[in-house]
Amino acid sequence: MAKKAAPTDTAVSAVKQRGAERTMLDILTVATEEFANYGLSGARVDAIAERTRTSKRMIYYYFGGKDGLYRAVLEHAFRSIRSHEAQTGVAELPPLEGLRKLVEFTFDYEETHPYFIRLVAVENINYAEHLAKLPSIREINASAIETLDGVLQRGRAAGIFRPGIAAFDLHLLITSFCFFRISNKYSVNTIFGRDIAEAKVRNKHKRLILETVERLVLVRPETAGS
Amino acid sequence: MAKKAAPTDTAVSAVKQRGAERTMLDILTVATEEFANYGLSGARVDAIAERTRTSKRMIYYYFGGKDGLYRAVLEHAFRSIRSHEAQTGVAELPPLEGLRKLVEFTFDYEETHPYFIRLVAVENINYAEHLAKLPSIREINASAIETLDGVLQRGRAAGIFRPGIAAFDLHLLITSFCFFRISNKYSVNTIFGRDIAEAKVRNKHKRLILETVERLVLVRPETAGS
Amino acid sequence: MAKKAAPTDTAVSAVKQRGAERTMLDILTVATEEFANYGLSGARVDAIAERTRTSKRMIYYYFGGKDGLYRAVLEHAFRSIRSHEAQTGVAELPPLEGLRKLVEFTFDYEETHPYFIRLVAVENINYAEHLAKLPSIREINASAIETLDGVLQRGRAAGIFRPGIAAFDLHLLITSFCFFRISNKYSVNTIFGRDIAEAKVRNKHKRLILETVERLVLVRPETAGS
Amino acid sequence: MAKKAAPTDTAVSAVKQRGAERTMLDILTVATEEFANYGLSGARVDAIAERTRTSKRMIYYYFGGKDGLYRAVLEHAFRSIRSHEAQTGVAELPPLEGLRKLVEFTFDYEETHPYFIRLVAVENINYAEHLAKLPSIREINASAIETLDGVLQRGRAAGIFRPGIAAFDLHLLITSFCFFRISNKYSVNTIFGRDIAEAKVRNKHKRLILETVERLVLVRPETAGS
DNA sequence: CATGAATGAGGATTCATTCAT
DNA sequence: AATGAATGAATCCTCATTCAT
Repeated sequence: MAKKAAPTDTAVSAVKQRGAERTMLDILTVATEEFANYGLSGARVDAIAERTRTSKRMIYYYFGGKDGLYRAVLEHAFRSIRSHEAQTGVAELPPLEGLRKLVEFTFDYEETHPYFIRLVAVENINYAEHLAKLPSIREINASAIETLDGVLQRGRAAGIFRPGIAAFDLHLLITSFCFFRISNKYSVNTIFGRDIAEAKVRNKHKRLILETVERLVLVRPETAGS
Repeated sequence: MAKKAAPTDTAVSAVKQRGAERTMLDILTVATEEFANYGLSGARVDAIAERTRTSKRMIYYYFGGKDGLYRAVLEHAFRSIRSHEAQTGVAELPPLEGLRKLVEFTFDYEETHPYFIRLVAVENINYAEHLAKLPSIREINASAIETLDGVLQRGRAAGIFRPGIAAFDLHLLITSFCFFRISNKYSVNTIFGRDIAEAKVRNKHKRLILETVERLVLVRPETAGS
Repeated sequence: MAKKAAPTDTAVSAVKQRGAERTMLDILTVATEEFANYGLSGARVDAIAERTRTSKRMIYYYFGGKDGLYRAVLEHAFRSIRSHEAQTGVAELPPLEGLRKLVEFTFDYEETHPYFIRLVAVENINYAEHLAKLPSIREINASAIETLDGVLQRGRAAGIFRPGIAAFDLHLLITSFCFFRISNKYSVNTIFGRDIAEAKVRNKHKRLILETVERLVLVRPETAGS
Repeated sequence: MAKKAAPTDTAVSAVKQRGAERTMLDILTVATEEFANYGLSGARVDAIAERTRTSKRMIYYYFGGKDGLYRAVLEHAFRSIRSHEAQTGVAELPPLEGLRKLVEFTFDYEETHPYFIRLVAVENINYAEHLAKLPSIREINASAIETLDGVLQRGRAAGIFRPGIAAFDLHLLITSFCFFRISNKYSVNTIFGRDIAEAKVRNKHKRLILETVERLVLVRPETAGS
């Protein structure tokens, strides 16, 4: 019966699904901002709903509640950074260039995605309890260390990188500087009366982290320009 | 200290004042934990009051409200770190030793004062709005950069430190690593399936930041031991 | 059975109707449990729909809404008990045997149909407003009193039953004990620290209600065995 | 200090406490009606608050929430029936008079306290989960069986009551009839087209349960008048 | 006959704060 | 210096029901 209805049905449900996806993405986008701005406890479901083209009810329909929405936001954010990272083509570059590219990507991404920074900071205030409930989170992020590890191995094989520097630790060193510059810019600016956000300072800091990493990793740091 | 407070009334009020100070410190201690644990919006005035030996009303009596209490907590925390920092005697040490001492102090303090870390992270989620309302906050923290700057100047004068490295930027590099290790340990552990808190990892990271700084600052890094 | 339903359209609609009946019964079964478990206000349309092979929309399609479904459940339940009752063959038994059979049927039915008990309890919490809206409800239940009345009349005519005991009142006495044992077992067990549901207790209670009724109804109770 | 303030303080706090008690009792009274009328899930916190001289907030202040209030209502209701029961002076009466008194008390109490009946019915719909969380509930109700047991023992000792009838079972028989008449009056009236609530019916039923109990318990039922 | 998407209205609960003494 | 009682204003969440296809 109604065999010809099949294509129609599929088409229809595809449209609906697309509508649903649009709705979900809409909510997700707004929620990302709200959670980044106010934290988990500080964000207001009402406020999120108001800025959406749908109603508050839909948040519960699609995400089950405030926490569910927050987790979706987190997962989305991490998928996004790793996806961008994967597009840098680091694996195809010569070791030093690859390393520099990776540092620059990290620096630039954190600089241009303050929402991501704030979400991660917020999540750490929450002891990463919600990240821990995302089953796929480790898989999503595995590439970050793997990519850097690949670069380091190739550099060591080429005799230009020093041995004894683990990818994980170097990742931490790079990320901590790039992240902290943004995550703590308000307190740093206030406490020391500076302005980290200035373009001049930003460029200087980018050179600083590049130089720092090179001096740490290269066998002959003098040969490298920054 | 209220020694020899003459008339009874005064004595009484001195006693009262001492009681008041104790009460305030009691509240402050509890509040520090609560704000550090749950953030500004997540902390509950009721919860703070319950863990105190006095009543909720006293929080309003002494601190004017939740925000006032939060600011008192912040100020207290910053006074504390700078006070400890001043006791390291960095200024009296030879440049390299002083630099190493400073790095180690930062690393250790952040490691042993997670509440401080969390308060700063919380405050940055709040755009440091409350820090900005503490008139003395810049004065309190000025010594941090000054001390490091003194060390760097002496090192350069002695010809063992490279020129062109600003105290503020180096402070950022050092602090970012030490701070991030603690502030983001939950997300890092969860995402990468590691445990940053392990003693072995901690020691390795301490050596890493020391080596990183030396390689960046020293004219001849090879000569330095790590 | 729709054997040889001539044109395709009719056959199809027959099939559909059969599907419809199955769907309705499916919904009815699930709904009975939900209303019995949680009451009218406590039952959730979503929960019912989820446990069904169809969607929530069908509940509205077939039963008009939550209340309509609830009424259908009620009617179904009452039809069922009277239908079983009619199959006891009480009318064909000698008076005392018939009376005992009726008591035992009531005891056993309430024991084995806790859903029925709970539905009736739920409906009384609702002031039986929904039962009142079922036009056929009196007709469905008329047989209950009639059957007992027939037994009593025959017993009195035979000179073994005492006069002055109305069928309705005796029905109440029997039902109240059998019903209460089940309907109130949770509170009774909790309050007195007993367990009414135990097989031993159940048998004792069955003998108790039988003996109670005989002693009340029989001219010479001593002659009756229990 | 302020020793003379003591009486004042006490007086003041007594007034406050009295005010608090008044508030609590006010809430409790209104809540009893609402829960009895609509059940646990059907009752509305807003509706309760509106009928109170205080605000909804006070319900949470004193009872912690809807469930807490419901439990307080339950406990209050059971304390009340046992307290009334204890005042019947059954223990001082000759066995048969005591037994009759107990039956009459049960019949009358259930008749005049439909709220109690409905609360118990509601609680059984909830599987007595809330009663189970009242630590004192068994102690509160212990007297009910004890009193009846005392009467039965004295009657057997006097040779006028038959042996083999347990207090708990007889309690069940008595209570079930008295309770069911009220708890199920709506469904019974609707289904059979009667009116149980009529005074004439009520009196007849009171005589019925008295006669039933006497015929069950007495060695020589004929000697007893009803 | 069937269904995924959508929703307005309501419902329970929490919070920082103030009042009366 | 201290406090138990009280509260208005949010805030999160749920429910039965309908729409569009």
